Amino acid sequence: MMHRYIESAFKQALQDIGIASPNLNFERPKIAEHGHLSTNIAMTLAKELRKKPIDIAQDILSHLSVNTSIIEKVDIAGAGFINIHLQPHAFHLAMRDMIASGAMYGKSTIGSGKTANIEYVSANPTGKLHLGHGRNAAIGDTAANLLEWAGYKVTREYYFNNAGNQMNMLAKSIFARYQHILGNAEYPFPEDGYHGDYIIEIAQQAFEKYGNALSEETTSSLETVKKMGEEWCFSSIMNTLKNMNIHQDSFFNEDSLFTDGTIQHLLNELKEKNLSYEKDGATWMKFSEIDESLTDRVIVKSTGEPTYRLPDIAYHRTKFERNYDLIVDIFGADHIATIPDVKAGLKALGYDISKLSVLIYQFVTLWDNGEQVKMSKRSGKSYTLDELIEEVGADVVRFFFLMRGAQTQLEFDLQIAREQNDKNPVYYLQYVHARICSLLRQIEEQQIHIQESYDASLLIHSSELQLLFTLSRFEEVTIRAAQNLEPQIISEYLREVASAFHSFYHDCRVLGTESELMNARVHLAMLTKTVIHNGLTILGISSPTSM
RNA sequence: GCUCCGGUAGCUCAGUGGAUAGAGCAACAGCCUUCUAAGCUGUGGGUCGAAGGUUCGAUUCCUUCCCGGAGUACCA
Repeated sequence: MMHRYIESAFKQALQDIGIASPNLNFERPKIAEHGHLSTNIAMTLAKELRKKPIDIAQDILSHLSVNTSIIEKVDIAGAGFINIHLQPHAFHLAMRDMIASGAMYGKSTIGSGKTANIEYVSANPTGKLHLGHGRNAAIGDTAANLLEWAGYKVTREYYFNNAGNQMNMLAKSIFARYQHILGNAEYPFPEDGYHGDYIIEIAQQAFEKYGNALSEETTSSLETVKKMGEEWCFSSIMNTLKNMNIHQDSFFNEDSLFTDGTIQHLLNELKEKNLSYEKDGATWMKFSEIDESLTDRVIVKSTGEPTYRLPDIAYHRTKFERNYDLIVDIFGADHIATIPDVKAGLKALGYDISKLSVLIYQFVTLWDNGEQVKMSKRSGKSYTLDELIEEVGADVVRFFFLMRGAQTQLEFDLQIAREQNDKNPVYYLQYVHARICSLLRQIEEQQIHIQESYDASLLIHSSELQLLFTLSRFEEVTIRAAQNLEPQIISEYLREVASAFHSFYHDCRVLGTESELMNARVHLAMLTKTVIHNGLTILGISSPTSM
């Protein structure tokens, strides 16, 4: 937001010294003495111009005509940095622009007119969601929010498979528990079956609904319990997602790819294009020919069943056929191996795979009282996402999943998450919102009249200027977060906003000061409220009006 | 073995090829007759896993190695 006041001046100066299309970037110096903005343009031009960076910087400055009401001074430092010190007036202008954006402040247009499909969660209906799904859901939903804020029209998609081996195992597991309920204690539980208590619950429901009518092990009775299992699991999953403030708008059933002939069509096409071959009774895909770092893989087993790669390619193909400008997958680290194969397949079919962006997140480990909480799917002892939300609340769960980069392993510390105090970082952000709401309530109670117009030039305290400066970065932060699909950029930024606000609120009284100054400070507080609220909304976290 | 992701303060983690590497927590010292102290201010704390290389400049890019994790099926 600050750039716009100075960018054109620099471009003009560069043009004057013969640089037509410079790669001009402004950074935020870490040290206050280095100004508010800085550029390394002189250093990047050094090679091209074959001159010393400091001389180039000097050249630029001598051609730079600065608006002294906005720029206090420009100086050269270090190896050739050009540091720009802004006048308070620049912040006041920025404040006007930010407030003019209203509730929309932070939205951008980089994705305007474009569509995006983002697939996340995509858990099969074989059980409850666990912590890994939680991280997937939080990242996916927030990435979708980021794209919407950047102007994209976003489809939130959930891909699931209600056929195949895993579902058969679910059916067998329920059926075994059902047999046990019927008193047939010797009925063997499948070796790789699902051990969770929910299986017993579903079996109990089957017993209540059908009595002993399913006692004979037939395809039909297995189908019946499978259907019950699917419905039970989906209902549980949807409920958990709802608790996390997540709604998806497209549910894609893998099985439909088989029933509507998409898979067969793809197989025929791969054969025609000479991308597949038969060996040992199976159908193989020539991945090694598309990309020599890959190896050929079976796509249809000798039993006639496809492997997961085939529907994965077919499914992603539908996303390309649905003409999205951007396609995003959120995958756990355990799925990492399939991505190169899917990409290679799509590339060979002629699609532009640069549209496909795959976000990989690493695993979550749960800690409590300094000890790791072991999660085992086999024993069914895994800590479910529901239990976590129940224990610490959806806001804390979402924030904890988002406050770290996706590519790092996440340590979820239950002890900290449980604490309703300053140790819990999410409250630090929410407290800003609650404090401002409280301030506004008091203004109303005391019947203080706040004017719509305000004199921003009264805001000259260093805490006020620091807060304005931080707020002015919001739009560029949402853009960077959307471009990189990194929610954690938002959570880091909001912590900076919170810190700047709390300092301001500590240093500068609002109520009881001279009325023009109070008026300006109230507008600054309201602007902060907008930024915090918008940021928390992107993260899918509530903005409490009191705490 | 091979592929991918990590390794930064006591702990958990930020860090866009830039300047003196940051934050939170923990530790220590202060700040409430006034807008929520779930807050503010200050102090201490570093071989950025190791070694080479590229660069005017490397925590960041490249190579090799070490440690932790994940994946390497006619499982998904």
